[in-house]
Amino acid sequence: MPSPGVPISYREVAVRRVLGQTRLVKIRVRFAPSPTGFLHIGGARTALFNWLYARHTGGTFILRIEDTDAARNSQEAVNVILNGLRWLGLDWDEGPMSGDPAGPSKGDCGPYFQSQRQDNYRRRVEGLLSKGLAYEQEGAVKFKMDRAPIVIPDLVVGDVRRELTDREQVEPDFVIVRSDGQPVFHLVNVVDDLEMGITHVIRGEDHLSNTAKHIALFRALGAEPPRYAHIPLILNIDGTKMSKRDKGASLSTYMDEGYVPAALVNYLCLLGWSPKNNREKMPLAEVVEAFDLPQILRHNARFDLTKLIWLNGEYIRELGDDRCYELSTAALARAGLDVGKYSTDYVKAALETCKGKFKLFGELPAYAGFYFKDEIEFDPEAAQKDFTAENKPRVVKLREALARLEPFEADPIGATLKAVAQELGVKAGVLVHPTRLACCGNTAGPSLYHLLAILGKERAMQRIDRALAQIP
RNA sequence: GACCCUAUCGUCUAGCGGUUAGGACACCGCCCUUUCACGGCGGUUGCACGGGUUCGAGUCCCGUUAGGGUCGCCA
Repeated sequence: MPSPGVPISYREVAVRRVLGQTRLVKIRVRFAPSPTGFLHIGGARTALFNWLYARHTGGTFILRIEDTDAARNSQEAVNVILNGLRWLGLDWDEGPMSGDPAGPSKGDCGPYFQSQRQDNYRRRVEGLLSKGLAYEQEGAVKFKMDRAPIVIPDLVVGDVRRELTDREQVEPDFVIVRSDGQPVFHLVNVVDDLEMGITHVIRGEDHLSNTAKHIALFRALGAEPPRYAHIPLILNIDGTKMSKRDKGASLSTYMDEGYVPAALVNYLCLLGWSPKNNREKMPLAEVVEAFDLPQILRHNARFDLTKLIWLNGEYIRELGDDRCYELSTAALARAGLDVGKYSTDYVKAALETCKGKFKLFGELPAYAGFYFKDEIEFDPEAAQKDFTAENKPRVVKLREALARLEPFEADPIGATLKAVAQELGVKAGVLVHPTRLACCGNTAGPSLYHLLAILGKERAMQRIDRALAQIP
């Protein structure tokens, strides 16, 4: 028994639930992406909801790769999925351990690549054929679909009575094996869910209409369909659907732009689900505890990058020093700033002055880049405003005072600046602005006193002199 | 074209017949302050429309409109 205050694992939380609820069937859910070369943000949320439900119930989260379309499959494409899920922290209990379809996997219901399950599909199709529930036509195999409406009992949407569309009335049966021998999605999806013992199918609402076909297939296979939960889709901020081309549609965008995984996960939790207690930023363990299917919203949600960025800032503020250092230097390196030239102590001290000041690691190069450049550029607009003839003698006076200062540390620097300002009969800001611009190149930045100290007297003087030289 | 889902501030949402319609992001003020950010205080903004049901409707029913999804030898 862990002592109070010591975090317990999700698994423990889940086990406790099960013991408390005496569940007879262990819940099994799956995320079944197709390796297309990128992981859609909506897919990431589907994976998250499945994972949450598994962890909440003490069930099993399965990863299955739907690589039936050999033409656009590759190990790299599978790795995009695996790495994306790992980055999000969504660990799977069963599924592949690498992008290699023939490689090792964990779990007793493998293979977890559809390309490795051809025999299973063939057997099932033969069964349907022999029972007269499917038939051959022009080399393809078609399934005899029910003509009557099918009721889909959905945990999120409620009972949905699905009638045939006009086209389906003309031809209700659909292909389950192509004439080239390849089984199609509806068939493989159902067979795998059946053979892997999936109890709950949690997937995007775009599959709701297709579910009638899946239910019919399950029945034809002599099995009870799983429980369904169709979750609403994620739309662009303008309400249009998110296509592959929309920026922000791919998980890799967030991985590359310096988001904190936990922040994105937190944000995703809040799209289409609500803890209903006005909580926004919440630890994953709390979400796991509260998450359940019936509370999932029924309407689509728009992806609000602004709010994600806010949340990301909240998470950055709480990041440990090491992790912060790691993400910071990675962001600086991406921007082409060579941090390696500087001592670790210097970099750490520099980054310390930026802590809590930005919401995205992508902002860091612009915010703190001046620490890692030999020569900086001055913001032209700010230079116009602050590098004035009137300010020149003031800055000169400050420069002289700072040049004499020893030790060159934040507190005495601040005291010196204030003293000079008082002597000149101006507010501190009058000196701060041009000096900041001279040393950072920007009007915004870390505490001037601290950044001067970190830059060191010599470099600070150089920068001030260079700025002074620009003033007429 | 047919079928299905959906509809509360700009956005994410709370609300499950009686509320001054609450919170968060964003936005606008003020305070704090060496800039920015944070923080604090305050503010603007919403029940798509039309019919019902009811003493009473954001909440229930129907319709309209709008948005999204599906109807493939794609997944």
